[in-house]
Amino acid sequence: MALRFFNTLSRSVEDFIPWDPDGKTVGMYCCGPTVYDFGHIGNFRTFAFADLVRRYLEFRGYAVRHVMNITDVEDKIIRRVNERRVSLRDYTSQYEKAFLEDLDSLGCARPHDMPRATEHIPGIIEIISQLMGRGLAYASTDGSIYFSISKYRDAGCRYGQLVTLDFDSMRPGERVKSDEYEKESVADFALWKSRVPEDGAVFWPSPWGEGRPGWHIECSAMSMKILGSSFDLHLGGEDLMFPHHEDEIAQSEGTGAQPPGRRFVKYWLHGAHLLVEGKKMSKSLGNFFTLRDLESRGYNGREIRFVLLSAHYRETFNFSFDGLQSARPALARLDECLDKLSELAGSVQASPDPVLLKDFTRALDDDLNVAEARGVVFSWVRGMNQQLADKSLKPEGAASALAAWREVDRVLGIGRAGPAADCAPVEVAALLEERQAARKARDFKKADALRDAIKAGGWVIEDTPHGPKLKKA
RNA sequence: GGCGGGGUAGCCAAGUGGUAAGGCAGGGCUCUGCAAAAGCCCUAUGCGUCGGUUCAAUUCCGACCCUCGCCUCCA
Repeated sequence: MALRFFNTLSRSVEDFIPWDPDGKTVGMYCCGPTVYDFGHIGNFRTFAFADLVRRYLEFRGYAVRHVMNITDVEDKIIRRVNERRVSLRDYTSQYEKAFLEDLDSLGCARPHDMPRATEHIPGIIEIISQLMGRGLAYASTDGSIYFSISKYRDAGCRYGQLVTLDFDSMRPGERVKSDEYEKESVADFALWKSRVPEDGAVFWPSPWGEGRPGWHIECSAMSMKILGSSFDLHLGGEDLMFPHHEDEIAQSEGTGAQPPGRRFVKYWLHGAHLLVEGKKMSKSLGNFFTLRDLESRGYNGREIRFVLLSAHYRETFNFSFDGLQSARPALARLDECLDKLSELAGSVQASPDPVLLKDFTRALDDDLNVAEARGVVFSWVRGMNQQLADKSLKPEGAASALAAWREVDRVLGIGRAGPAADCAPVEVAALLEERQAARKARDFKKADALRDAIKAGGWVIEDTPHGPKLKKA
């Protein structure tokens, strides 16, 4: 079966066939963070989703170029820079750094390119010039440049590829910003915003005067610069479908840079939002969490990743503390099984068990059904445990299972990162030996007291047929 | 008002025109000096409500209820 993705352009699941004639290389762009603050758990659902797409494509043998932009100039950033009287770069770099740490903590592979908007101003200006040259953009009286949707449509292009739009029935309402009053039509959007006093030191020269880029243009400039004018995959949160991605298409295809018969992007994938305890995350509801908030509550990145990858990406996912709690025992069960398999396999090598890989691939080929894939993994764990329990598994079988697991975990990234469990300190190990001696002497009172002492020190004794093991409590 | 998702066990979440994956929680058991840990087993006659189509619907159709989101800040 072929790999299939739901493409927002067609609103249907399609076979994935990259542009590359050899079908090997894939260009993938995901809208990244605006670094005005720490990323929240909803942002990271999208980035974990992008990470899953990238890893799965690699698992399927594609050479992926994964690009994620860093938006480091934008209204909120400018406001805060001026409030705090720091430079733009000083302000954004701290959150950019935090973002990268958070990605690492979640076990997300770093994108191959993470371009910053402020470092692509020339490319942005170039695109705007092209659009001006083709008559698709116009200057307003204050020097801002807008994209004209009506001109774009007059040129035979389609605006409204990702969403069904009916401008007449839309409610422009309160959200129209004051700096967009100069537009010819409400649907038009800013490519270049002319400098205003509130911008402080944040502005760049351009053929149309000093100013800064509009919201959408950076993604067009950076994606086309790195991946070419036409590439395979573009990802983002569902809220970006309109207007952000729609405008990105208009700008990018408006340049006419794409080869004949090719669109700007072949497959658009959108990740659904998450709710927290059934509600939209908001500061006023007190259910707004950054990754760091959760970590300070004692949950680790691995557990959070596990939770973020528990539902299909196109379904709204209800993030709850109940769910987060359940990650730890579930992962412990997985670790336990893998430890036992490792122990049995010893140094034996074997080729990966094809059954696990086949079931796993079938699940993810189907528009990344990660919930199904996890079901496959845990069913496999049960099967392995049964064979371990009735001693029917041979070292070769264990080695084969582990080899398959390693393949699977290249995609899921939920396996324990470090080697086996932490090593207990010598004092604790000494107490354990003492306890063993007491047990041998059938002095159970002393043995139990030692067990309690060890437990107080943060370690749990697990008596097995091969002797006691120490685990961190 | 327009558009689009959802409603599956205590919680989270897959899935299917032929009778419900998986995880957590809960119960039982095995192991054990006793425990713990671990493992195994069990746990929805039911998939929002009401109609319809069908030999058969949770799955298709219609209506309704509830809920979430988008409609130019938003992952």
